[in-house]
Amino acid sequence: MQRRSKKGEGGLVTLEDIALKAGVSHSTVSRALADSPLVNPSTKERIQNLAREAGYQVNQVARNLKTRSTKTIGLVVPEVSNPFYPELIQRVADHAKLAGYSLQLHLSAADQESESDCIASLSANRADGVLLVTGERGLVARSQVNALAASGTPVVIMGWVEDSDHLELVAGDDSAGGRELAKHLADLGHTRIAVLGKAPHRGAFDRLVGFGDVLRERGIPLLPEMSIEVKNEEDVRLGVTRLLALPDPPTAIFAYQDSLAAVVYRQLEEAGVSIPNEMTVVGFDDLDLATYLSPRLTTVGAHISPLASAFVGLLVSRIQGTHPEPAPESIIVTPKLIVRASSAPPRSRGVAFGSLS
Amino acid sequence: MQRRSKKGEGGLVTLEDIALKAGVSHSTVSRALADSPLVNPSTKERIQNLAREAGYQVNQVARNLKTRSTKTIGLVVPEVSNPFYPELIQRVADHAKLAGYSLQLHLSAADQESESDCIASLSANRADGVLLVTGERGLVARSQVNALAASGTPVVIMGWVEDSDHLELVAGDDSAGGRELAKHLADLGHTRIAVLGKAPHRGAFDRLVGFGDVLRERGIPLLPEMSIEVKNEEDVRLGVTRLLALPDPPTAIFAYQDSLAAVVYRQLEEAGVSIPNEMTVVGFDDLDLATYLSPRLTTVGAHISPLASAFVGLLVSRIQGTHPEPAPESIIVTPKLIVRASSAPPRSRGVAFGSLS
DNA sequence: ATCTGCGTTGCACACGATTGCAGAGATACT
DNA sequence: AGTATCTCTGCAATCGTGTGCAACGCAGAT
Repeated sequence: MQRRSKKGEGGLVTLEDIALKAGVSHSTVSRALADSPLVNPSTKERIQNLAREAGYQVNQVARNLKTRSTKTIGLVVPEVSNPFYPELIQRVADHAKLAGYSLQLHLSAADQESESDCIASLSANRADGVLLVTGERGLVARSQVNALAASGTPVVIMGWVEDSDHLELVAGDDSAGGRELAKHLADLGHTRIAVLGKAPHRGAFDRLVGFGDVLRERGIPLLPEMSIEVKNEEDVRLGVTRLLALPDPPTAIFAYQDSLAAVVYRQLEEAGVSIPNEMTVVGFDDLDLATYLSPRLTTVGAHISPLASAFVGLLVSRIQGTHPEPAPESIIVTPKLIVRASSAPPRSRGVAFGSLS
Repeated sequence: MQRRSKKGEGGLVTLEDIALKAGVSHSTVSRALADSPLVNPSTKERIQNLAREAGYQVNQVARNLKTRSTKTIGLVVPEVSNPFYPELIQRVADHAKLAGYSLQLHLSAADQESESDCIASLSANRADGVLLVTGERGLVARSQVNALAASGTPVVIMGWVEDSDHLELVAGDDSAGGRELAKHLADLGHTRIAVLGKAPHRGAFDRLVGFGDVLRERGIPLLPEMSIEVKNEEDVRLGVTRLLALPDPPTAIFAYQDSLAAVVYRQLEEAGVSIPNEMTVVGFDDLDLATYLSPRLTTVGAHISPLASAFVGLLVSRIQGTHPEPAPESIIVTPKLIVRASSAPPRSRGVAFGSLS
């Protein structure tokens, strides 16, 4: 059993191994496994059988070197603790697989250098293309992205960027989403509305702009003491407490992200304020999380699947595209308002309707 | 500017390109960039500078082929919609990076073939090792795993498997976790306890065994009508409704997973049953989700970071290990009980304490 | 002046797959 | 029988790096 001893040698089976067994050259084996019409049908089948029973697995590393393509796309994501990203990863993975590409995931985390590191690694590994989702600070590694694109590897960005010139971009229309929410709250009759979120970077800025525009149109003020900027959960705690302590507290809170709304929920509950009877809360993103919360969260968001589809689709078209430098394309997806159970008309001040005081 | 024109050719900069600029052979460039003591310090520096300003990025594909190692480990995970997995991915990525490995993520999803496909792909890409997290059906692609391990690629499994023989394994002690929860509920005074979960595959089986053992010790019955098997969210809805409709309804519900507990919460809320006053709910896993729920969920779980550390550590030691076939090692982590706000003593039946009826 | 040794560099092969090109048979046609 | 054509197979180069081995120049020792 010489074959046995060869197998145990540690290295995996190569074309040459099968060629020896079949008594042909490795070229013929290569062609046979590629189902080339150049090889005799009978020998082709014989070789394919031999390969199967020898457990042959093509060495992608060697193939990639020769073909100068890895059929791999890199996906750079800031983190995965915000449930938006896992949902996105799932969808991107599905669409990529469908297009014949496999995924190389990198987490750019919080630290500054990391985003550049991810791109460097993907460049070194010769990914055919790169999908980059920006975090709260926008596109940190802009120069690396430009360098990568200049060397012929397409890059598509998702999320907020400071300046979208010369970039392929997929993003939600944050401003329109903000407008939808403001309309909803105004229609319900709210006039004292608070906003709460991380520093106005990222889409958060546009969300607030759209939100504020509608309020202004309707003559509803957005008071400074009703605008809370937070950095972490503790800040949310303090902010909500401060809002409730105001002489004229708000009747509705708009949290820039669903995940922040969840923290607001917790804090309101501890303070004994019921949602939506005593306080309306709305979020932004429409994560799965929004339906786990009780009451289920009214929010605004785009379906992730079409977003991911556009994301991958744009990249793949750039990878396969023959045109060397097409005009950069931007795809803007308009999110939809999803009314659930966390929003209701404000309680009339000083008068208690309903059975509970 | 001949260099410019070369750069624009599409292909990236190679060792040979820099060799030409420096007037040396590619071997010398290779050694210089590897900081080998074999090259003259002055030329070494000159070459390094040239490489930097030319934007040289080593071609990992070629290097991998030559060195027969990719410094890459594959991570196979069933899905990412259950928040347990993203948390795990994050930690595994961190630990892998620390050990000098980059990650190749594959989602084995629900379908049967996929787990095998993932392994095949990782094998083809010559990952140095594979981490596989099992789903609800345990280790589906056992034969492929064995084949991969036999060919010299270490594989470490995490999660429940039907038969752990000959496998490197990292798992939580589900049975111990179940015991902890049962003790907690018994200590609180509960005697009518329901259990709810997916079909008793996976660790769920062991969780229930440990849970049941303690109940038996304490003389608490586990009635058939109190045992709900669910497949999806709709089943949870029906199950909870059925429990509440019993002539003698339970005072506590044990959901096998935190994510199921979240659905139970929703259903109880809709039925107007308050937690924990009228019903105690406990989960299993200790996800971040558990603290988002209101009231915050009492559960049991292991910290994911040490789990991930053991996972990666075991694999890396196997990759670097010289010993060809060491005895398979199993690492079992004991989870801890985390008491939060969803568990309380049962209300005395028929008598209303407190201010609310 | 020759030898030994050290420091430095280049030659050439290997990794495993793909593929253009040439050549060997077999067949058909004149 | 000779030639053209077609089918099939092997040779060899190539992708970009890493590295053993030989060779080179130069210094010091004999």
